[in-house]
Amino acid sequence: MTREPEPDSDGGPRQRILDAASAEFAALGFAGARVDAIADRAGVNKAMLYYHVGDKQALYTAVLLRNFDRVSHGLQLTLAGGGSPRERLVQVIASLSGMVREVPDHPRIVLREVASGAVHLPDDVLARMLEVVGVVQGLLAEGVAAGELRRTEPLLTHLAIVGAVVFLNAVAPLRERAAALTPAGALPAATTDIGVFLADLLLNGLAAGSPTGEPS
Amino acid sequence: MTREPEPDSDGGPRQRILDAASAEFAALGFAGARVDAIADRAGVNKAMLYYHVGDKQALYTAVLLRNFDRVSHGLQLTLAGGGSPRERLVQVIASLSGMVREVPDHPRIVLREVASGAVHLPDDVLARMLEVVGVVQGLLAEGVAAGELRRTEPLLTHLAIVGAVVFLNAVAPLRERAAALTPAGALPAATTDIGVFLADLLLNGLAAGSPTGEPS
DNA sequence: GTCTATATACCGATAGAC
DNA sequence: GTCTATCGGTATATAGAC
Repeated sequence: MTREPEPDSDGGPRQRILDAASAEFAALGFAGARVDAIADRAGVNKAMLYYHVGDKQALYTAVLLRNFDRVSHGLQLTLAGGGSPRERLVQVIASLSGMVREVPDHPRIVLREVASGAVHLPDDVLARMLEVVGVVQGLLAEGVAAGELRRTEPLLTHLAIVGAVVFLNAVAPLRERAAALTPAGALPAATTDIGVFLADLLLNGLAAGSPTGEPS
Repeated sequence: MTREPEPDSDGGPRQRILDAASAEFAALGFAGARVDAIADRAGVNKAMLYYHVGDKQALYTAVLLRNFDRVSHGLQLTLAGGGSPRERLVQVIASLSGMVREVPDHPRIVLREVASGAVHLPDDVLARMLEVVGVVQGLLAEGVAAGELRRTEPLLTHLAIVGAVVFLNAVAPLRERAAALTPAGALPAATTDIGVFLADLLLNGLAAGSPTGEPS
């Protein structure tokens, strides 16, 4: 497309463009995003945007790849940590939620991508995402072999984890609007950390009498 | 907006328009949907579409409301059924997944709505959705009182359930594309019913030694 | 109620000067 | 590398005849 010398690391114009595009795509989706608005947000001319990144699709792909890499990198670090498979799974869920929260555009873009059937997701980017699926499934299998985890359908399990993490983090801003529409107190505070909550829910389930029991 | 005499029940032009709009909005989102394409799909003239339903926003709201009511209606029936709170919760999760599957546009539109911060969701529609939240939270509280369910943060629990159901059903078509990109066998079949799988996962968790044990 | 034709505006992308 | 001006295409919405 254009040139790829920059490793997407400095604070140059390309980075500012990608930052602006990420926010715009997350808020409005691919069709709703306006190239003019992205250029304005980034403080560059529209022609410069095309020069540095390429057309709208190239812009979108670059954003998706950069956001995913940020989340993925943090996840790899967590997976490399020690502990039993079960402890590592808890860590993965909790820190995945944290990573997604640090890149708040990512869950929103992923949600739209799923909704559209990933029509704007190039094959090579999808393939890269599937590598992570494999790694998590390895962890799951390890836990089953160690007798720490129940044997479940691995792909559905992985998708349920990702879906819950992405959805819960993306829906967070909406909870405030919902609170304003609800009689006071009907929707409780929900101050719990999403990652910690989800790790507990997915590991121990809702049924009473779980193996670990509740913390408090 | 226009007239509201029809109860959205017959197979008249308004119904055909809403069907076409639902598919279009699910596939392309609000910004990506084309009014011309919706009119073509419905087999009516564009001017007729504006005459019968109203502008794009009215069209979107009508679709969202109709799809939600279909899912909600099935959910109410399930909730009215007998059984212990825990059994009813299992039923709710499983049949919610079934309902969502019967109205496949709905989870996709919901995902986009969450991603956008619900900018196209009118307050009254949101309020109607929150009623369901209250009902499910009542069931959760009942289960806790009966000692069948662990005490968890109710809103986050409800959102995790909805998120997992919606995400897993919406991502189903994408699994086929993923399978094509993966070395054969790496991504197993996943023939399990999504609703049954999720009910089991959310109730019993991933940790081994759960109270009920695995079926097989 | 139905349809054609069109107003009006906007958006993605590029040409071309500097 | 940077910017202005603009082309060509397309979108929503409506006017107005029948």
